[in-house]
Amino acid sequence: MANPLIRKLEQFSQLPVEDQRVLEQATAGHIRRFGPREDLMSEGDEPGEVTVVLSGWVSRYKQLEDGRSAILAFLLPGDLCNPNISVLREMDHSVGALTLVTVAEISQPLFEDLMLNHPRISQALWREALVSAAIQREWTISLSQRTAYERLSHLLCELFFRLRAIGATRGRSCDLPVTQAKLAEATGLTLVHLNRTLQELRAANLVLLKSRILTIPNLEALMTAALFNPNYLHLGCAANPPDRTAAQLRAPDDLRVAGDYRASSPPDPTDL
Amino acid sequence: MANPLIRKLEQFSQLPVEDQRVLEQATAGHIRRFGPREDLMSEGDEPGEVTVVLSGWVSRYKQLEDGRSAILAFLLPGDLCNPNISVLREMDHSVGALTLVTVAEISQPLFEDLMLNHPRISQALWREALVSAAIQREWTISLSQRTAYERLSHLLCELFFRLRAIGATRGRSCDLPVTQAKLAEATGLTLVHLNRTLQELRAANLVLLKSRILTIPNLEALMTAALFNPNYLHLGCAANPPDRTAAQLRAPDDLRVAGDYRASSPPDPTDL
DNA sequence: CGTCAGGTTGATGCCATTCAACTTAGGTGG
DNA sequence: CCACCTAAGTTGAATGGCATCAACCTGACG
Repeated sequence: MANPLIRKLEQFSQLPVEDQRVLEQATAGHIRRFGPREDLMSEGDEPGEVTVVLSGWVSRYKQLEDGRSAILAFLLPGDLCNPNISVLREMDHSVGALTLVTVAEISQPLFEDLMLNHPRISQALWREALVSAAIQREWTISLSQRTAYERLSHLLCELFFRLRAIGATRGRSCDLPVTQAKLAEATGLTLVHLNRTLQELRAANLVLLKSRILTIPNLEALMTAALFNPNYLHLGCAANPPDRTAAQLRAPDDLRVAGDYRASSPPDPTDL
Repeated sequence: MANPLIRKLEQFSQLPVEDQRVLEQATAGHIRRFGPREDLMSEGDEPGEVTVVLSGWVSRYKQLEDGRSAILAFLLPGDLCNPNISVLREMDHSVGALTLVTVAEISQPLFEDLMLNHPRISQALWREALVSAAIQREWTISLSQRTAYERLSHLLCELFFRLRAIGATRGRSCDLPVTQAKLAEATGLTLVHLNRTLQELRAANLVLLKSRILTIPNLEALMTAALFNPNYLHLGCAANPPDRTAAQLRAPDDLRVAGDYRASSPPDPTDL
């Protein structure tokens, strides 16, 4: 399997082989693992290595002084936990593992070298940062304007699109290795209300979610329910070329967005 | 008055004179003005110049297909509307003037030159982007966890801190040239409820807001009410050195954060 | 003096919270 | 193999924060 960071940074445009090599090397050094509730870093931490998720799910979260807390983002393989953190004095939020997680740590000097001497990488890192910001804005508008029903639909759409872009979906299904409690923290709902909302989505036949597997029978319908417009993810039309070859079973990602021409086949969480 | 962009980028660390000169030049070229409800750019626009706010207030906002819309950020003098937009294919949100606004437009090639050949500027732009992202995260947590009362308090705290960092406060007062409707859009409340919440804040003597002038009699009290922790703004201890000399009337900014030793003097929106 | 944007107030209803209990599934040890 | 335990998920009933709808007030301005 391709290096998740390279795959991610190449989502928009291919990198020179030389740059790929450099990235490969940069992420080969310090590999670390974390268990489900472990923190990768905490609010107040001073700048250290730049951390890249290689496998597993990670959450960006923040706690208020009185104990309330919220998940601010889900980080998937290829995502950076703290890009360019060294230009700030300290972390203003925390990052925690949701599942078993593998990360690569890139030392500060090495990362600076990437930024200064590899313009294509630097550009790709900027793009990555801008897309993260766009996602954060979309969460803001979700919390501000969308109802619980729309909000949950929207989150599931987003995750499905992002997972598909990194080749982590199987047909209309994907892993969703988080509890309802975490989804509640991310959507700003209480656990109880999230559960009820999820059941509404099930009743409307928009999602199937069981034993950590999410299936979306009709993506277009879910997108409509969520008022989901994938533009903000800036996936580009060349999304995910690297493993296209190994995925001939699947329809081209771009086409599958629009049509549910496979709707006649039953939900098959196990295909591929 | 110093160039707002330079002042902004120097918030954390001074720039070499050479870099200052380059920035001065970059922002001297295309100056444009916009009236209150005009859009500086719209969702779907293709990458163009990078726009820097020189004076006035600007909002980042986004609309859903059915008409609902939300303000995602307030942009103040020195802020960039679309940093590095060229690495994306199109704008995923809109930017509109809230007041009379002056901006400088930096052409794409020029901006790329800044990024590639002026590492200190590039670094400062990264910092600016990371702080913007941090602000967006804080809005997310506000919408997700804070009550209307806390949320409005928090927004006012943030704006006051940011305005003070660019030398746009007068004692305990600052301009707040936006309608309650805009504050409602930014906090995710209805206009009616925002109005009531504002009156609660007035009743608690935490804010005075009249004819577009905001006065915060006791900043610490407001911060407590908002659960406001300014860390996420990454202002640094050297915040705002440029115009310190011209502002001897005012107490040093850093000190004024903590104490309200001037509490005995009446609110004076007109001092300085 | 009419008009209009911005601000204020009251009455009513609903979406989401809160509290509390119950179920289910997986794991562990006797 | 059952007893027990815990995390995760589900359900019911009551409460409340905020939205909604609808007036009304105020000051600026031509």
